[in-house]
Amino acid sequence: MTEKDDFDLRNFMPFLLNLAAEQSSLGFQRTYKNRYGMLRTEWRVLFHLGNYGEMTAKEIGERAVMHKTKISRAVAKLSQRRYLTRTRDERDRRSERLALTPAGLVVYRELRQEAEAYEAQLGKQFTAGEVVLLRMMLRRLAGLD
Amino acid sequence: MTEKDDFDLRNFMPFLLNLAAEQSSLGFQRTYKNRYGMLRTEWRVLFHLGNYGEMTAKEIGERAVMHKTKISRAVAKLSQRRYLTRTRDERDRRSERLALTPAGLVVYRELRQEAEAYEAQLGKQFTAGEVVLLRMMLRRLAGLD
DNA sequence: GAATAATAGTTGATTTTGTAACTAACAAGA
DNA sequence: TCTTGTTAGTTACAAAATCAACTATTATTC
Repeated sequence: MTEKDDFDLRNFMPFLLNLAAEQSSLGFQRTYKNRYGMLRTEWRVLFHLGNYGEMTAKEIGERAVMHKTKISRAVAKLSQRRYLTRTRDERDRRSERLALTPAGLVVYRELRQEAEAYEAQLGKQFTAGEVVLLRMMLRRLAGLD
Repeated sequence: MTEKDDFDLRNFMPFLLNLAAEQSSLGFQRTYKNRYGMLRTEWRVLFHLGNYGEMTAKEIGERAVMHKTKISRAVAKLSQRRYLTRTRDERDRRSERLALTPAGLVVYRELRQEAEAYEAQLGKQFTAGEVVLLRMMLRRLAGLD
């Protein structure tokens, strides 16, 4: 140790959070990446449309806390793969209503099932109360509530 | 809702973790990025050397859970800025022992102080017991213990 | 002690992200 | 209506992360 030390990097919250986030993403990533060649941004978009129904890119951005350029590119890819359709909103022709195709819906259902299983598996390491508390703290740290 | 739904993306652990990690990194990033023009990879390397003393790139990689190419580039930058020195290890000439220069140490101390303050600020949102539990859970999720 | 494998670290090519500038459409006020 | 401002989304360029191939050195095995 160079310094007398009560401070350990491995307890530094941003570091720990990043590491935990990375690790926990890794397991699930195998599913959408290896199985469907998708990026994280893409499955998030897919997921939003599957989970909450038709919406615009902007709405997705707000809900998923993603920058609009990420969304724009993810939408382009998903549309290319015929997982979603884009239809100009006639009431505001700047924006488009995005909706999953039947093919997109199939993939969504599959991924969602995987996600639920993965979530359950992660949760098994802790008590139900701990998980609730963890979620609450993460939501606060994420600035969600 | 397209599906009947007990599952909400905003409660999905990998999503929440990523968001919380991003947000919590952002605040601290201002310090090392704006003040010293450093990248996250760079400050992590600097931090390890300041916190745990002289070591090799490989050891940093293991402790910080960072890929060797990231470290290689971070070390190059830090060395360029004269924040650290590299001396070939004569017992194994493949590796180098990395150590902070006095200038590097100054920056480390400054950043470390900022880090502690930032950590304290984050912690204020929760009780001491909650923070302890959160750390424990994150360490587990990160695969650290 | 060659030959082969493994390791520390670097480099280059590719992919992905981030930033800023842009287009097209709408909104509001004079 | 004309100007000015705002918003949805895209695109181009720069920064960064990822992946694979490479050099130099050490370890292993026959």
